[in-house]
Amino acid sequence: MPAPPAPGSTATGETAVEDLARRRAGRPVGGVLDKSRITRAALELVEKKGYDGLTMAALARALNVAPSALYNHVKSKRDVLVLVEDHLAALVDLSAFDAEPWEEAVRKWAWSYRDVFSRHTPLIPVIAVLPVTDAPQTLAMYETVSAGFRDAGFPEERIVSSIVALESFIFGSAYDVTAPADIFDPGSMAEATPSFTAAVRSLAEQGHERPADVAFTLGLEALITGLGTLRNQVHQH
Amino acid sequence: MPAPPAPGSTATGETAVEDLARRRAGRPVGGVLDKSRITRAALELVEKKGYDGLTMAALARALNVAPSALYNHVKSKRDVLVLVEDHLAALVDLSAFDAEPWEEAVRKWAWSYRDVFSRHTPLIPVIAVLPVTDAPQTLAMYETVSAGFRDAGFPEERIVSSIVALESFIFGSAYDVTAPADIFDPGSMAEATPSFTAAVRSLAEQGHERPADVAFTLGLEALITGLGTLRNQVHQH
DNA sequence: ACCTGAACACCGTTCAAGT
DNA sequence: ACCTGAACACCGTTCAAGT
Repeated sequence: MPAPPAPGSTATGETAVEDLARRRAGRPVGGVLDKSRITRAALELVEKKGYDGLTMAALARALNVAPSALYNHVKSKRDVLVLVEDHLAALVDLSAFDAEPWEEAVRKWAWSYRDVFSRHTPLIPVIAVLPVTDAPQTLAMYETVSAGFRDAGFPEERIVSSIVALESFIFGSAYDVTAPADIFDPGSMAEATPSFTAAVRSLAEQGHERPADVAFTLGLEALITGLGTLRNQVHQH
Repeated sequence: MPAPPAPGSTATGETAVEDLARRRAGRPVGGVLDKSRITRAALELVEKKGYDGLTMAALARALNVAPSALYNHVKSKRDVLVLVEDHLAALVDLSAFDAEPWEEAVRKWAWSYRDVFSRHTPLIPVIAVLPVTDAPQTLAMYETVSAGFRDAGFPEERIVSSIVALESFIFGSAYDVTAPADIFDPGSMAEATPSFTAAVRSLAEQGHERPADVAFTLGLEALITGLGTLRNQVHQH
């Protein structure tokens, strides 16, 4: 184990990020920035300050570089968001796909996927239209999930559409997790909306700690049951 | 019918919006701005220039006022988005809820809802967490849909969760409509992702004109069937 | 009450100059 | 190749002054 560097040292790449000394223009020897360091700093910034705090200026500051330096490694802020998204995709739990039945594997995948992105909803508009080529970990997730569907007896031509349907539900549900508790309070309009008001009251009386989880369970189980009927209708082996 | 005003006239409220003459500071007699005019101008701007073109400055320009004048009627840009959202909610097709069976009513509502907001995806993060009190037309939609679920025999305490589940799927699917056609092209990673690549090819070979519609049909029918089983399991009369 | 005009505190991005 | 520093063309929002 090497001795800790003296304060203000610039000798090692590891300490470059924390180095507070001003750097002159020109290419530094250590390699100050790369995509991995940008991703980690962006993620830390988001955890500390939220997505409003993720600005190119703040990101550069966290990495101790000028904002313009970032553009040697990403071509836009959207690229930074893609890096973060792909990092998060690797956190989604796929373990059940080679250990448990299809229903349970989809269930665990879907809950994990929703939970991860419910803390990162500003990424959803990005993921939803992101070509998989730009996100290798996300693509790796699709490979595992596709193989699980194929092995469960899904007809090949329905696999992508089934995954997309589940994913659409997951993205929408991730937003729902972040909704305020009183989102459905009809307020002064209660008398004008008797059916809705009664339904909202009736749900509230159930006293569920997390109403978003009730809706997610309802929809997810319906999708698992409904999509499950596609299995082995054409494809047999 | 009054004679048309002379060019540059500021005599009537009707011509105030189009009036290109400079207005001095102070309160104008006609009432230049209100929420309805702001909503209409915002919607026109979005249709012409997209959501990138919807800035407070551009909106003010379209209404021939200074940007700061808008803040006498809305307290933030988000308020403008809420006005637009609530206007669009009134366009969602609810007609089948008092004319057709529950399944068909939900089907028409869901397709219409998805179609409207697929052209306005930047509103989805706003709607998804928007208290219904702030959006009367959106609340009116929930009232009609809730009544439809109640009349179809849904247990009262499951109505809101069922609607939320459907809505989550609809929001996610609205994004999917806007995805690029080659979103799932694995590119140079094709060999590393054989199951996914085969599934993508197999879907492509089907030659569907709109793949997003295939996924939407699959998920929606699964949800309608699955949620439909909740009917008359508890509630009887 | 509700407008104008000026100002504020930011944004993301570009680019010449430097090593 | 990859950094700095300055500049650009915007943002949303606030507020004093005006009628």
